[in-house]
Amino acid sequence: MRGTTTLEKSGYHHGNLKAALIEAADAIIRDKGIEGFSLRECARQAGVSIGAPAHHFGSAMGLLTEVALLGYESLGEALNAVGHSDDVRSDLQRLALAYVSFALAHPGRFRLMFRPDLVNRDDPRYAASSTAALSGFAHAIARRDGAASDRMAEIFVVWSSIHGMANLVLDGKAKYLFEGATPERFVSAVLPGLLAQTWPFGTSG
Amino acid sequence: MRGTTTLEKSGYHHGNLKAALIEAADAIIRDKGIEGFSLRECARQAGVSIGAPAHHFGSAMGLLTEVALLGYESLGEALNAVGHSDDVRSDLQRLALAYVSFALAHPGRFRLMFRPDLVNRDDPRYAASSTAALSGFAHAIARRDGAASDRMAEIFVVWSSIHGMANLVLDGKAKYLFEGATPERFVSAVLPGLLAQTWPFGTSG
DNA sequence: TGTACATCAGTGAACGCGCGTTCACTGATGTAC
DNA sequence: TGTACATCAGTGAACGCGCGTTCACTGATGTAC
Repeated sequence: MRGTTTLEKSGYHHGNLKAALIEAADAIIRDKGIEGFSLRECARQAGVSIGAPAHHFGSAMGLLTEVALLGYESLGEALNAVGHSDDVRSDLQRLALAYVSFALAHPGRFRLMFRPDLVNRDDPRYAASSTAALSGFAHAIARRDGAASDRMAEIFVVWSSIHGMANLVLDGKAKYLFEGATPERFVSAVLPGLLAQTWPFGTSG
Repeated sequence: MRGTTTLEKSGYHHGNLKAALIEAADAIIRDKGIEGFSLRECARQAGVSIGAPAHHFGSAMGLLTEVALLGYESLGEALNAVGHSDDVRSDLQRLALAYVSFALAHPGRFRLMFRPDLVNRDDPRYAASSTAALSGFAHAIARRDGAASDRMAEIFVVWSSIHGMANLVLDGKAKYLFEGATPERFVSAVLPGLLAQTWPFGTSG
């Protein structure tokens, strides 16, 4: 009864351990990176014994898979929140800003989402949630005037440019180009102007 | 005297252990990924005792730093080999192809180059070699007609789109868009046409 | 309302593993004279 | 050309660490009657 949230344990039985462990894993990879993740550390943060997680996830990969699904869902929400207007180019720019903002705000989730070696790819929810997350983005590209005949190629190149920006900033490579740009400053001060100036490219020529 | 190459040890003293350990580490991260790397495994592959690497590199990070430097040097060579013509757009497309080809041919090196947490960033050679590797690429962008007023922004966005393509293919995300495209098929059959069609964007508009 | 019992959820100790690093050592090499 | 000695390079055993997973157990919960 005392204390924080649903994470509180009420005695011998936790009551909500599965959700608490997912939340702990999410926090760990946010704060210490994927390298800092371990089942034991999750158990410690949730305040349970080291054997408890196995009852809910079977293995470490099972828990990481849940975090990756959480990541795709939250990215999908962030992209859906952008909505769309009559100006497709503006819509795409706002989608790009949302995508990069998500990556820099949730670096652990974002990196895990692109580490298929760490999750259970046979889980049918995995392909489903990653596809769903990017569907609004793909639709925005499809709505563009003058779309290339090879729509897949255009989706890929536009997605790549957004994805590359996120990765270069996350991995500290943008600082060579934008002096002293922290992730926060990059998203708030550098990226909007950059997108308005140069992005996305036209394919009609 | 018998056997392979310079890696052969001639008795108690190896003769060329430092180079042999770098080569072993490079092979390990190529075959098993960065997760498969350990000092002990490198020592095993080089045929020396587990304590030997410490004499040459001090720590695991020291050895990984050498591999990252090797990676930047080889990427720089691949990009310099492209050369340049009168057609800047064509030059950029060939640079992009070389960049992605490098990433898919040397996935271990490429990933390590963008994992600054694993290397000694205080080593002055690190910033120098990564900057040098991309200088030819930056020059090609600078030579473009109609370059944007903010040259840094343009370098960043063009680089991002190449870098994003490489990462999406490496991480298995391109298969959603290009059915059955292995890395080899992607580079040989998909990417050249894709670049000619849609890349890079113009900034004059 | 109460009791017996099945099921569930978490415990805690133990297992074996591979790891980075240390260190006294020893074999090989090179140099001074 | 030969000898003494310093330096270098690699050995191998040991250290302590954190990890994933297993398993017999026990405390709590829920259900049937």
